[in-house]
Amino acid sequence: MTDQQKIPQATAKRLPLYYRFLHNLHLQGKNRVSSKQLSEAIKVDSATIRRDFSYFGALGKKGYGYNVEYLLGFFRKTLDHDENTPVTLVGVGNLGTAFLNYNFTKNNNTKIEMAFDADKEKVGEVIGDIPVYHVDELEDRMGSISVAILTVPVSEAQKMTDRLVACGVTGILNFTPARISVPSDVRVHHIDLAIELQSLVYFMKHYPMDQDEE
Amino acid sequence: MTDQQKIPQATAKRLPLYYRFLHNLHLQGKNRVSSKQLSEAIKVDSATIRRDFSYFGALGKKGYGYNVEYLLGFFRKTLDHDENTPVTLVGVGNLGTAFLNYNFTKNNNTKIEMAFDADKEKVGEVIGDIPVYHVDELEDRMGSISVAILTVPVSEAQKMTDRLVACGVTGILNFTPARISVPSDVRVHHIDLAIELQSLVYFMKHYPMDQDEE
DNA sequence: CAAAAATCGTGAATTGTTTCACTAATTCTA
DNA sequence: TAGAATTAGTGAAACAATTCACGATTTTTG
Repeated sequence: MTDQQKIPQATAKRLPLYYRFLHNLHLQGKNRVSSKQLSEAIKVDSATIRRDFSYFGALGKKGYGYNVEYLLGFFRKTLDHDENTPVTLVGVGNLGTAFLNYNFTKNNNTKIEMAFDADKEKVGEVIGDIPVYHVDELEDRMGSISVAILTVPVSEAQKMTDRLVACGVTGILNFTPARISVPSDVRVHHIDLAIELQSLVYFMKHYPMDQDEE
Repeated sequence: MTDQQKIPQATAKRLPLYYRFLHNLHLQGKNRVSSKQLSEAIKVDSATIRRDFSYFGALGKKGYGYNVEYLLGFFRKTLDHDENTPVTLVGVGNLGTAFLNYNFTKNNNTKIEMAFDADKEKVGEVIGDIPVYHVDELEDRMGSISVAILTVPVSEAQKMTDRLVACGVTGILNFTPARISVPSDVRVHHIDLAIELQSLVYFMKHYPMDQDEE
């Protein structure tokens, strides 16, 4: 399942974006789109889009563009949008709650199945259809879920990570500022809100924009 | 203010990370650190760290490493950590609230000064020291704030963006899935939670890890 | 139906980033 | 204090991603 010929990582990161936009076009009843139109809508250079698509073969038609339905079907398979990947969420604070209320399943191939928190107040609640359990029950309830969203306080980050990994988790979306340590077969993506904000400010000051650069 | 000689963007994105880690070391009373130690802690190759630092000149000492206090002071200046950049937040849902509760000012050079929401229930509240105003007052209250965090529903994203830009905002941290349109001098950083999750899942399936790759 | 316009796919050039591998300097050890 | 160990800084190589620019093909227009 390690993929046909490896797609560049930069391309892989854009695939969900393409998928979502194509999905919207499809809902609007559009059945044709060009790399130029896509480019304007999602702000990615049109040559980059054509290059990205070309890794999967010749999906378009010269002089015409791409057929929305065909492309969408293609991506649905490529992104495994038929099966839903179950996800767990640990830490039902504001950020965690935001995730629970976000309707992921719709138009997504992931579904948050359950959430955990240490606060007795929150245990037993159902937020956006998702039950909140006490964190003590983690090991009993995780089953074979392999993806976790980590939205706990930074002081708990490494501890919870270790427990998740022990439960068989191999992918973690880490929203804590901690740079957590994991075995080499576990993938961690960091999203650090404070750093994103600082980074934006730094770029504004030092890289003033004047074209449509990213 | 356009910066001495431009630092690579990849480097610039790591600067806040370096800063935070150095800050922690300093609090712990450490006064010396090597690129190897930094590397292990923040999971960035040590050669990359040395290269990053070298853009700012020779900050370390061979056979010794870097002096924490000196380096920290240097970054404080480089990252303008003395002045606080004022920020506004629009959309006080769960995600917005998470930001308001996040103590940004501490150890950061940004401060959320005010928040706006359309919901009368929320107006008048003070969350984490930050007052919430009605979105109708946006134009009156923004003053000279040039950075905004956008955490509104996707349907409001472009509308609010236009209003923010009209108020003089030139940097937006966009958490909505909308790819908003802005004049070419406005910088937008997108953080799309659904896409981050999908992307993680895609990478897990197609790029199984076995070294300490990113 | 012929000419003009649109648009993909891609080789090659360009640009950006990371990593290797070594030198030179300093610190540490006994 | 001599030799071993450490470690920054960096030229060059390797790798990754983007963008240019053009041929080939199809669609559109008059």
